[in-house]
Amino acid sequence: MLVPPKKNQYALRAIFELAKHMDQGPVKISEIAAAQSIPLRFLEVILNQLKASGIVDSKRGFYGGYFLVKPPEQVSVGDVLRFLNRELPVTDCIACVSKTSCPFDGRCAFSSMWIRVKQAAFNIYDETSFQDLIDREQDAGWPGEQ
Amino acid sequence: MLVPPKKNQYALRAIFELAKHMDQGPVKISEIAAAQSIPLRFLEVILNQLKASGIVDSKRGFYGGYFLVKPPEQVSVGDVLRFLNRELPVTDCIACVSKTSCPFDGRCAFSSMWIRVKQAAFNIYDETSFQDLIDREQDAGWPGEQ
DNA sequence: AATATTCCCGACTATTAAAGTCGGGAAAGA
DNA sequence: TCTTTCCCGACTTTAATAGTCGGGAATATT
Repeated sequence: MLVPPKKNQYALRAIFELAKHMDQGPVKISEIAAAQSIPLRFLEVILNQLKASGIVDSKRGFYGGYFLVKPPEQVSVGDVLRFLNRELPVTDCIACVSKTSCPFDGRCAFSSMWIRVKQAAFNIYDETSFQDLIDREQDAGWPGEQ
Repeated sequence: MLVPPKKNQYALRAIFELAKHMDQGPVKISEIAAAQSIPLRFLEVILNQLKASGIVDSKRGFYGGYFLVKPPEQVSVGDVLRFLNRELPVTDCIACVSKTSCPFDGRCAFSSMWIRVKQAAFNIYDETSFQDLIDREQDAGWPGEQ
C-alpha cells in the first residue's frame, strides 16, 4: 500500500544498474533486464519513457544502449518517482486515489495528514541518490552480480 | 501511489463518522454512507470486516447500527490501516508490491529506503487519533454536515 | 552496400487487484 | 409477528497495471 507499483520499481532498478556502469559506455536493455530480473519487452517501454525526463539517454546500433546523463550522486530516487508519477491536474484531491475528484473538494479532515505523509516520503526519496544506493549495496557486502 | 486505496479511505471516513457520534448510540450504515459518500453495500462489507479489529462493534435490529468501542482519542489512523493491511507472510519483501517473493530475497539496495518510508508514514498515522481529526475539522471551520 | 545489432514506436492483449453488487438469512426491538 | 437493521457468502464489474508483439529506424561492422 505504501510501495510504488512494479513499473516504478523496475525503473529504479534499471537506473541503479546504469549508475553502476557509469562511464563504461552504453548498457544494453538486455543486460539490464538480466541483471535486474525485469521483463525485457516491458523494460524497453519504461526506459524509453524515462528518456523524456532527461535522466537517461540512449544510443542505437551495435554498441548502443542506455546510459545515465548525470553522475549517480546527482540523481535521486525522488527525481525518478516524481517524473513517473507526475501530478495529476491540480483540481484533484491528493487524498483521493483515483482521478475522480474528491467528494469534499479536498476539504476533509484527512487532507493535511495525507500531505504530511507524502512530504515525509519524498523527503526520504529526495535525499537518496543513486550513489547512496551503490554505497549501501557495497557496505552490506551483498554479491551484486557485477 | 502513496495514498491508501479507496477501501482504506472509506474505512477511515466511516470510523471518523462514528467518532463524531460517540455516545449517541449506534449509527446506521445508511447514515454513514450518506454522510461520507460511500457506496452502501460496499460499506457493509468494510464495516463488517472492521469488527474483527475490535475498533468498532455493532448491534442489530431497530435501533441498531455501528459504534466505536473506544473513545476517539484512543483510536489512531495507524490502528485502522495496520488492521486493514496486515502484514503478509514475513518471507515476502516489503519492497516488492505483489505477493510474489523478491528476486533478491529482500536484499536489494533499496530495501532500507522502503523501510524508512514506511516508518515515516506510520509515525504520522500512529500519532493521528480520530479526536485529532475531529478537532482539525472544527478548526478549519468547514461545514461538515453534522 | 549489405548485414547485424540495437533501440524505437504504437498498438495490442492479459492479468490482477480493487471495487462494487446481490439475495437471502439472523438478530433485535416495537 | 412485523419491520428494521446488520450479517454472510458468493458473485460481477471495472480499471489499472503489466506485459507482449511486429515491424521500422539508427548505428556500426564487414
